[in-house]
Amino acid sequence: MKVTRAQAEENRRAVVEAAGRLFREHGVKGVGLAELMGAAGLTHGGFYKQFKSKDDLVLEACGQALDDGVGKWTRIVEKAEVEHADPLAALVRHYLSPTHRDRVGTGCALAGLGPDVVRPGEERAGLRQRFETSVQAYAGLLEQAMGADGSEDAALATLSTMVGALLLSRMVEDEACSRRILDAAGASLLGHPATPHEGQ
Amino acid sequence: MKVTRAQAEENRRAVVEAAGRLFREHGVKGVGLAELMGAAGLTHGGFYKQFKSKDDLVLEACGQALDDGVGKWTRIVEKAEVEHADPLAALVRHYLSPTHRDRVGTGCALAGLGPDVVRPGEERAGLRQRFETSVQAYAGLLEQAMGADGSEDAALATLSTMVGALLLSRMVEDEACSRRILDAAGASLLGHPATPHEGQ
DNA sequence: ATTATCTATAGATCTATAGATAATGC
DNA sequence: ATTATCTATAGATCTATAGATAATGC
Repeated sequence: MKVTRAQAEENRRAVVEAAGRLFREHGVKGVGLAELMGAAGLTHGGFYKQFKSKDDLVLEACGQALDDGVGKWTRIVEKAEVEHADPLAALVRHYLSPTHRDRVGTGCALAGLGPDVVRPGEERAGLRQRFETSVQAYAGLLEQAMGADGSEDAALATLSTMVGALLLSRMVEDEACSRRILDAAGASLLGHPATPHEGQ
Repeated sequence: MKVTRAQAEENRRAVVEAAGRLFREHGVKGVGLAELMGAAGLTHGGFYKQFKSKDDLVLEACGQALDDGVGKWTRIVEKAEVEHADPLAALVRHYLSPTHRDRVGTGCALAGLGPDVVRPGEERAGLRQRFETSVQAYAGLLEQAMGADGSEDAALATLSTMVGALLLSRMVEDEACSRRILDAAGASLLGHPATPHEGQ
């Protein structure tokens, strides 16, 4: 029943990844350890060889999901800069797309995990600090993407609009209404192009 | 052990109110029926005389909390109009205040319940429809508050910024950072006054 | 007589632990 | 010999139901 050390590491990684996805989809309290381990192809008994507690896994899964998001944004900005396209527009169009809205499990961790995981009053050691670091990283990338128009405050306001629009678009029943929220937020951030692209 | 019909109605109301508060504070899965009934001064056994299921109570508590929020906004706009003040500024200052940020239990239901309660894929009958109605009510009030500058799209974008900023401000550890998010969003919505008030 | 609420409990589920097992890695 | 994973289970908790009780409302 033992497995090579490399395989054990890969198993652990798979659990963290499954947790990041399932926690976003069903909420932390909405997934049990057995389902979590099962999603990584294991049984629940091995859990505590890898993690101190469920909360420990929550912290790790959030960290990974947040880093993935910042990494994605970094690549989008870099690609736009190389192509002499507008990086802000690239970020906003990606973030406010119906695809991103529908893929909660792999989508933005600020929207998909933040509200569920850092509740005022309930202290999960280090979590709020972890989110703060990533909020600043996201805002930093936005500021960079804004170029000459950028400032930390403008970036924080833009990030707020993006996160809020994504969450609201997920709350409503009607697809047209949902789309309208995404488009309205996008238009307000980019000047007005609901169309393909354009320089800033 | 029976109680007057008026008292029974009041008890039911108290349960819905406690649910609205506790669900926002700890998440729907974070509160059990016993705790819920206890917060209304009852024992858990009586629950199913009043509600079909926990999900039934979730729907009712969300509806009540959403209506409370729309009611609050309505009063704020009316008061500002009577006083010839800027209603948009009044809404934004109330919503993006540290007080509102800290009072999750009685604060905006879009931010406090939405992300937890309407998860894509998980269908709780009628809930998403209920949120959609309230999103439109909130946006309608914003549009009205914007006066000549108003449009449905502008209102939806503004609502996105407000909800996103509130949620982000609750995610970070540092008070100064949290305050900065609220202020940056407020400034971007109101022109620039981080100071007392001013016409639009 | 009706019924809102109470106590008690069934049945499911969840986190965490214990001990067995078998393949790795020294 | 070590250890990653497995099966099994303890103990807590949660939703929902059953039956008793006592005050209301006809």
